[in-house]
Amino acid sequence: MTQLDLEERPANKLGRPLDVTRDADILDAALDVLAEVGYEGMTIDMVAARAKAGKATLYRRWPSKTELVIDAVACMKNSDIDFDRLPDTGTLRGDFLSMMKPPTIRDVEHKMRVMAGLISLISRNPELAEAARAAVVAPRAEVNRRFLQRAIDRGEIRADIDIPFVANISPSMVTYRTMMLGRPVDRDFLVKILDQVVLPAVGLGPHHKG
Amino acid sequence: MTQLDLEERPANKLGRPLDVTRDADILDAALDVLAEVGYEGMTIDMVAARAKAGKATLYRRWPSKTELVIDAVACMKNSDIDFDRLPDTGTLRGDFLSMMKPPTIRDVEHKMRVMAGLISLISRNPELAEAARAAVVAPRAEVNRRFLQRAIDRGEIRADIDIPFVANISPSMVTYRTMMLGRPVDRDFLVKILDQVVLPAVGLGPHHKG
DNA sequence: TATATACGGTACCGGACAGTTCCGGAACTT
DNA sequence: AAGTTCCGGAACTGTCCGGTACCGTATATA
Repeated sequence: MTQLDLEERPANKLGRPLDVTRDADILDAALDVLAEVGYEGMTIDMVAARAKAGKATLYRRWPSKTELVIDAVACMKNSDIDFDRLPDTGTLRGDFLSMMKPPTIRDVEHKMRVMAGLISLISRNPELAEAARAAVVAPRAEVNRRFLQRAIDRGEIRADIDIPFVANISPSMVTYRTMMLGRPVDRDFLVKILDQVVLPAVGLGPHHKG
Repeated sequence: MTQLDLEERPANKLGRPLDVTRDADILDAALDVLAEVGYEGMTIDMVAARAKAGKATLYRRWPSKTELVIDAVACMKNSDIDFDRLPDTGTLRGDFLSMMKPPTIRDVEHKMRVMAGLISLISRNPELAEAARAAVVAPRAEVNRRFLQRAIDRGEIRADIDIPFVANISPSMVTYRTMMLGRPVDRDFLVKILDQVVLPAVGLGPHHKG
């Protein structure tokens, strides 16, 4: 049950056609509610009201609350990062720093809030867990992996670095700070992770900052 | 509403007294259910059934589901660590390794499962959030802080290390691996965090393993 | 115009569950 | 023995909410 299904819907000639523009409104409303009250606190009526839609309009598109949420989470995947045009500053530190602009940080914070609303489900609904991982976790780790691979290719760091492992350091600390400590993630914190944890882990001490 | 209240309860002379031994059974049952199905999935009937108790027995002790859960979470605080008898191996690495015995790892896994069942509430119920933090997060970070302070005192690592920051590295990565990636935490992973992340972050490279 | 389906909105249904009440029996005080 | 409060268990109540049905209206085809 993805957006593909909406396009695959047979174009019945008769009657008023589905207003495709409502889909995005509903999905956005679902994400908002999800971020505010979590999956269990979210009701279909809340989503419908926020999207100024009728419940029937929602159920005409998604068969259940769960499917709606899976779709909503999946659709926030590519809001921010363009993998084909990642900045290339020439140093690992510069690459990482380029991903710490305010809009990116805001995007991270929003996704973290949605994620917090889903966590209790993740261990109990594998399909939703996968959608959430693909949308929130995977893209950031993927960016980190590419930066690390480039650093290896140019000889900046050792080639035997465990890329997936190191790529998860920063997401781990950001997630923990947000969900467990309930403290905000600002640029200073991200830079601190970079300089005091990630770079030392790949053998670039404080003096290699370049 | 803590266990103190149970002791403070006026010892009415009349009638059958409260069977204090039921409290622990009920709290343990609550933690089990919490770890299995999460807060929203947990019902009072489940807890009562697991503890072989009647619902009335639960409501005679706690005024609501939320209070019961807060108490249950708070009561798992001191299950494992004795802060007055922390091992002292003489090296930072040895100290950390001493906390990676199988029983300790199992304790961590159990607490993580409970925590996962609570996460969606943490941003919405500050009292519960604090109980959860005090029971799950704080003890481990506190151990790490003491080990780091000792390492500073004996001159093993630099004195300007940000102890609270570094103490959160390992909890962060363990939490992330459990909740986001849904993968198990074994000793190898913990050692990897220690050798490839924490020790480099305090200036002890792979060759200082001692 | 006639037909068909979507729209926002509302009313309703049925199940799940927090919390209450009562039962017959047990444990304690006086 | 009488009175009181506990016990496990079960029945009950009130509410919430996912999901369905239907309304009058809007927008499409033929």
